[in-house]
Amino acid sequence: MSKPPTRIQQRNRAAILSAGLDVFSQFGFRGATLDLIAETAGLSKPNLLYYFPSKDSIHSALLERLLDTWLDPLKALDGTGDPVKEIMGYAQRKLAMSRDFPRESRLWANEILQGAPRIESILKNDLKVLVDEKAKIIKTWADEGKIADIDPHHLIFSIWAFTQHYADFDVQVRAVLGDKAPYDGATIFLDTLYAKLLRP
Amino acid sequence: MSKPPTRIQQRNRAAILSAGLDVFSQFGFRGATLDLIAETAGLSKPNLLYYFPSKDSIHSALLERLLDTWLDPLKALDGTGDPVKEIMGYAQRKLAMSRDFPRESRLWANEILQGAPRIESILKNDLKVLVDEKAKIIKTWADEGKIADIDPHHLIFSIWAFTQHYADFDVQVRAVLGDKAPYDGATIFLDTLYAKLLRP
DNA sequence: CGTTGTTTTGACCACTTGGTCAAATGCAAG
DNA sequence: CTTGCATTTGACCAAGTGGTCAAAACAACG
Repeated sequence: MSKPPTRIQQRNRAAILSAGLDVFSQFGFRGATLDLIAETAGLSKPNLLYYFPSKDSIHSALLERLLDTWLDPLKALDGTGDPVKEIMGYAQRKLAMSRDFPRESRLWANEILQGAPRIESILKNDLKVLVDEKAKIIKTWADEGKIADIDPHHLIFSIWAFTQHYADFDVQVRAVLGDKAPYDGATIFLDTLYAKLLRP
Repeated sequence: MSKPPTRIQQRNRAAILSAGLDVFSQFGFRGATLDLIAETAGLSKPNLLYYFPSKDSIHSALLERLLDTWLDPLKALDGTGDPVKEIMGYAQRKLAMSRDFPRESRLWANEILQGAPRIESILKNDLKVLVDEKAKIIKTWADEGKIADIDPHHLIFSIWAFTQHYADFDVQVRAVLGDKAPYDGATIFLDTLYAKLLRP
């Protein structure tokens, strides 16, 4: 039986994961260093390694924790609900996630950009199965004439692409927009875009 | 007067830039190593440093070369042309660039993801000016009722996001699609998406 | 207080990293 | 062939890297 974590353990583990998220999401796995993570977490390097046995283990812990959060919005897409409402709801939920969890979005982006060596199997299994399942639902809606006749996979890609863009390319978006806040305009645009696209 | 480059110089410089593109686009600046670039280019490390004085200089050369290529499609958007045709043409050109130059797209993505420390000024000047200029054209078209009334900046973001997604998230796209080729479906989808969006 | 387990650290290690340099090699023109 | 320049390389270096370890500091509890 493993003992319950002490308050110190909880605090330090959380600090390390948050620091790891900062660093990995900015520099990718290879560009991240334990020294930088330790410094960001406010710990010495050996102390950090007291809580996580290796660089990999921090990264894995982050990816694992991310996975549920990341696939949840799509899982919630309900085949028995109103088609347009369901898809628009999904898109808006994803946009909200970019706004509220930009570091997580960038962690994911870095992983994929670098060829996803650590999550390839998850992509080809869990993710593919989930997407195929939801794509099937969307296809049914299209066949029944409840939404426009569009390719469900590319519809999902377009939602991912547009929503994650605001987190992953944050610097660029803000450089172009200047002072204007990105997410208000993005929300409205997203609504218009998919309302028009989905109308049969 | 600097002498013209010999054939060997041309060949080796090109090999280094191509190798650098491979490595930087996959691992980002910090994750890339001179050893790996040298090996990819088929040169020894000191030999590589004979042609480029530092890691930074390779990276800079790549970014500089990329910039023109990258902004060209948007520059070509013509205010005197047919609004829908111009915008759809731009989107299709960008998609083609993702297909034909995925490494360049990922180099850019990595740079932005990592906070764009090396091109911040370019984003805030060249890019912003160019985007603002084209956004103004699009706004005029919208005001004249030639296209739907949408936010031009977010329209441009959506084009960037969707088209670059296929290069930057290539692994994920292929994992989900399985055997199916991404770009055929993407082209059709892109067409439908913006045809519907732009219709006033 | 002392004892016991947890947490923290300084010193250290082997390996990698960006980069240097003098010497060796290749090669073209006289 | 030889002179002179372009090219290539092996050996090397200081700094940074992921990771170890024994000992010290701390905390909890009787």
